[in-house]
Amino acid sequence: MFLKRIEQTERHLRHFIAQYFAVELERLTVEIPPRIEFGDLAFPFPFELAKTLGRSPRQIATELVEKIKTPPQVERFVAAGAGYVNVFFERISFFKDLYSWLHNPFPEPTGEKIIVEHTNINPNKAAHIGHLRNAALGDTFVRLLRACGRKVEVQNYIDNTGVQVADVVVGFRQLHKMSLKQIKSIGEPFDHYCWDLYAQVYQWYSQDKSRLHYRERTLKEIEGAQEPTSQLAEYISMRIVLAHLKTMLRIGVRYQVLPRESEILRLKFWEESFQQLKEKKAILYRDDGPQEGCWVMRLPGENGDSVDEKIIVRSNGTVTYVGKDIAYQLWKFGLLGKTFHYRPFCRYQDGEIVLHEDQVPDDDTVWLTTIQPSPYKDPDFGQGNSVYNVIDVRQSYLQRVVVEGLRRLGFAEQADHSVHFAYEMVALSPTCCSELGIELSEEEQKKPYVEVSGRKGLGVKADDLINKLVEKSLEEVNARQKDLPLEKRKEIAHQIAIGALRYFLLKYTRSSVIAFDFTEALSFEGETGPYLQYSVVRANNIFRKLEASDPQWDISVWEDNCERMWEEPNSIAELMDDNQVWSLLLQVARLEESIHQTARSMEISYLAKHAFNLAQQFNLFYHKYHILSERDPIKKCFYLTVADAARRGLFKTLDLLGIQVPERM
RNA sequence: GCGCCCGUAGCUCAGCCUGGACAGAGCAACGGACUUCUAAUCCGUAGGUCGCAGGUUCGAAUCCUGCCGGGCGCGCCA
Repeated sequence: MFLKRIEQTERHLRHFIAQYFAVELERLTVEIPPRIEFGDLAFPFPFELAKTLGRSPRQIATELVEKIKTPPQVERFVAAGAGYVNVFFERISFFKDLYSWLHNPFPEPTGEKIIVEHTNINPNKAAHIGHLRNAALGDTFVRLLRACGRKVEVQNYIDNTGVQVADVVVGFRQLHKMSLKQIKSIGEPFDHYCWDLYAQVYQWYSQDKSRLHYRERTLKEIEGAQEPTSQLAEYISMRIVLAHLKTMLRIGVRYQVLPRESEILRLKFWEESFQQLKEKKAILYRDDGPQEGCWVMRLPGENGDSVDEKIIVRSNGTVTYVGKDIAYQLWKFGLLGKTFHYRPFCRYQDGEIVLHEDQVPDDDTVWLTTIQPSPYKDPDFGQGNSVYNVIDVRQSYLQRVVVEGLRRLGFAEQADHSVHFAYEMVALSPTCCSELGIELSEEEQKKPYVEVSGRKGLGVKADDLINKLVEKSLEEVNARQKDLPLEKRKEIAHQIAIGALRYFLLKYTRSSVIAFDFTEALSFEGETGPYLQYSVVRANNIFRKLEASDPQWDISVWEDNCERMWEEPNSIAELMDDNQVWSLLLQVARLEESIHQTARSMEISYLAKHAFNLAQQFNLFYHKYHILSERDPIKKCFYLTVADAARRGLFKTLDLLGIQVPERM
């Protein structure tokens, strides 16, 4: 409703400019004036016209404002500043439209399928804060696309045959001398156990490089599906995958399908795409030179002149990671001519994850790729129209190679629809390192932050951070909500913890490195998730207490009054003149634009900022107007409706960010 | 060496894509507001050569060039 108004107004102005000044403008820049008194929209086009018309911007603006007719949605145009044309909307019809817009759900998903791949954690150790950022960004992006009416498929790629898994297998066998049976008896959290083990193995390798032959052999056995190594690797990796899914569910992140490296290998996806790459001459065989015996892809350098040669197949015949990624990307678009079979792996049930037993698969099922058909009908995963890969910015070069591969195969359209959703890493601040008891080398101490390293066991585990947050918020809840039963308080504490975490992970722009700091992540005041949640809780409290404060008033009385209010707009005309109320309503209305802008730019922080601004506006309103003690029924009804609009807008925004609203705070 | 990103208040960051009205938040500091729809809140004070230097423009934090400082990436590792 807001976007439509902007569009209508812009078209109206453009039309007039064309007729009156005889200048055709492609489109007009629209801005938000710095102060509410200046108007609701600002158009700076008179500055542009000044040169063509040879007159001052102010003159142009003044004359236009005098001559132009106001369309129904506009109350008035004014000439402002040094030459802006500003718009004041017709407030009452705006409010009414906004209010009914807020009651409509987002459109049902239709159209072409979008694939979003995120999380992609190596299944050999516990998830850390960097993985949380990936999942939170990916998941929020998915929610956003769905709100825009797009059909989305969420994939979480599992590299279960890589060296990282092999290393943990080596650890269990060579370091801990454990059998599969013994490993199975290890209690939870298993992924945390492997976190330490992985770091130990790495340490163990570095003490004696010859030990690396264990890795080589194990890796080959896993890739070749050789028992018993393969079985051991399968057990370890899938148990860790399940742990990851549990961790991610804690922050409200869900997946639909887990494509695995092992199936890509065994179903010979790479061989298929290798054929295609050779046929289309996308890759070249090197007869001599330093890359003798390799298949390489020639890539134009950034500026066209220098040429990169990326090795796709090594001289020993093995394929690189990028090669396999090209095959996987082809599959996502349905271009491979091959596909997986699937079986139900687990399902989301009552806020938990349970392994799939005999339930009938449904929307809550997470599917796993298999070689053989399962008793269940294969879902039609893949075949997307566009693909978003949520991967940190350090993989930009490799992502570029993958896309270039598609292009060389003649799939220009799909290459254009392959989007790298890049974001910066989460690193550890120096303070954080000392809090974790990590000793830094002299070189590291000089740096502004330290990179997380799974190999060194250097990092903050996702579960540990979540636990800390839950613990802290439970303390806060206990202090405020003594009368609630413990179960309820725990539920609220969990919601607050996740609200704090998700907002913390989403409020930074993608290009900003998060130097992780416990103090900041654990903060519940100021620009944080709990601040947003608290704003909605306050609004909800008004409605919860409505009846108690005045026996003459309850929800239905308000609703009746509300209908009458819309029928007699004059009754609230004066109240609508209040700029404080108006700017709150405008901010609510901007949600539509924020969603668009956020989806277009893939900049989730933009939506986070919107939510914060809205909450701030609401808190201002909350302090200024005491609704329940309001004696005038018209005013009371009006302010209730404003508060209702604000909480609905905020609720929608928080839902998109994956932040729940607790019952009490 | 080449490529990408960053440099804005004591700290953490928005704003830059799409140039425009006195450069904004949060935290920290200081002062104030709880018999009130819960103070996880609100109000106020203080704090800025927007890394530096040029250029383009009526107008530059924003666009262009150069420089300085920091990060990341460029493996027959994944």
